[in-house]
Amino acid sequence: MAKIKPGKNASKRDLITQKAAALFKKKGYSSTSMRELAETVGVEAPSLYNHIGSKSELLQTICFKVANAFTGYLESAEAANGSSVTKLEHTIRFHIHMMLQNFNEVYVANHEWKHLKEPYLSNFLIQRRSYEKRLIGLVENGIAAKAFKNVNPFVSVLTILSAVRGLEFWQQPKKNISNRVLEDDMVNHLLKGIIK
Amino acid sequence: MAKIKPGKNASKRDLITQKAAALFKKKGYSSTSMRELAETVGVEAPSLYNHIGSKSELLQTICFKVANAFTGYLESAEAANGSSVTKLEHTIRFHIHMMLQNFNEVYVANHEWKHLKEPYLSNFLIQRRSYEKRLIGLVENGIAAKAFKNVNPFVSVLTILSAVRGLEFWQQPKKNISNRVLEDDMVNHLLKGIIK
DNA sequence: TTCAAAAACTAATAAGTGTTAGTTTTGTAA
DNA sequence: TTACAAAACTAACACTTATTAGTTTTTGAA
Repeated sequence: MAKIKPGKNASKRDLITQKAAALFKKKGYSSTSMRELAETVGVEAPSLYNHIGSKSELLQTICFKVANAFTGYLESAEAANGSSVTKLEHTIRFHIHMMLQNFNEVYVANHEWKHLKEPYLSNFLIQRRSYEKRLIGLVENGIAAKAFKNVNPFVSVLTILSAVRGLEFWQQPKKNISNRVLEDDMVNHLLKGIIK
Repeated sequence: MAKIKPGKNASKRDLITQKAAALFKKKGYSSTSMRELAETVGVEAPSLYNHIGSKSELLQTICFKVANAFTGYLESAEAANGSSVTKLEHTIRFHIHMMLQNFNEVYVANHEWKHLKEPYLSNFLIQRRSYEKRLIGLVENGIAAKAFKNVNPFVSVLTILSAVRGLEFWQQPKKNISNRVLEDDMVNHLLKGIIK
């Protein structure tokens, strides 16, 4: 039987990926060396290759884990009952939760995707574009149902996604404002901008 | 007399800085090599050093040019006459203009500042923090004057700055929506979220 | 205790990095 | 045309990079 490995029961590969996300966020993908990553894992650099395929594979794993999480949630939200307003609000809240709970991974997916190699780079961008289009569709539905103002759906989605993404500036000082207040204030600010 | 140098009358140093901004944006600071930069300038790598001091000096120039532009505008906006609402709106519009007109530089300042060396890194962060605080002060004034809702000023400023920053996702496809519509829609969306 | 597989190690490689030294070419004022 | 400075060039250095090869250690079931 396997002993208690790293931390809990996560595989060493998962541990390496997690440490990589933290380093990629802190220093950027290109400025993070495998030797440095190995050191935080507590091992020599070549030993990493007993568990992973390559440095760029680590980036792929991180980016697509995040992308799939968002895509998966949106699919379930679309299929659920409820108004466009509700669906949009839930999706915004999901974005905020992801930012707060998977900070490193989401940050890396947002900032370091450009270092993905083909065909992963193209796939990632296609998936992201498709996600944005479906979100725009949600806003268009809300406008058609006269729940939203007659705004430009593209601009609205851009504004919302960007504002939520900005939570990355947040976590660093850990201000004395609760996540709950933060989330509600932000959802309010963003929805008030488009709801009739 | 000097012949017609690069493009207009810009110094070669400025040309190099401009090309560097484009490359830093496209590939990231660390992944951009001096040989690559030299090639886009049309010269061998060591020749660059007749005009610049170092690679990191290029990043410093770009980042502080942007930071100083924002700081300078905010100072003049604070000194001007007008309500907090007007000042905030003008500042948002200035951000949008900067994004649309100095795309590469602003992008680099937003994304690659972490590769600045000390003491420039600290100075940059201090300057940015100070900027945010003054913007928060603007919102607090608006709340005190009962022009704004009783929102959390920190969250509001974060939301606004992030939303405007998101314009970086915009320019790439050059959608068939005019900059004017974009600007007005975004200003509207953001101000409606906090104005009483 | 035995033994095989997993995973660590050391050593090395080929490629790429920013930058300097030293030299040649270019441009322009006298 | 001469002469000097600006700016280009080639060659090279000292370092770092991700990764592979080959070997030794560790692990855990039999």
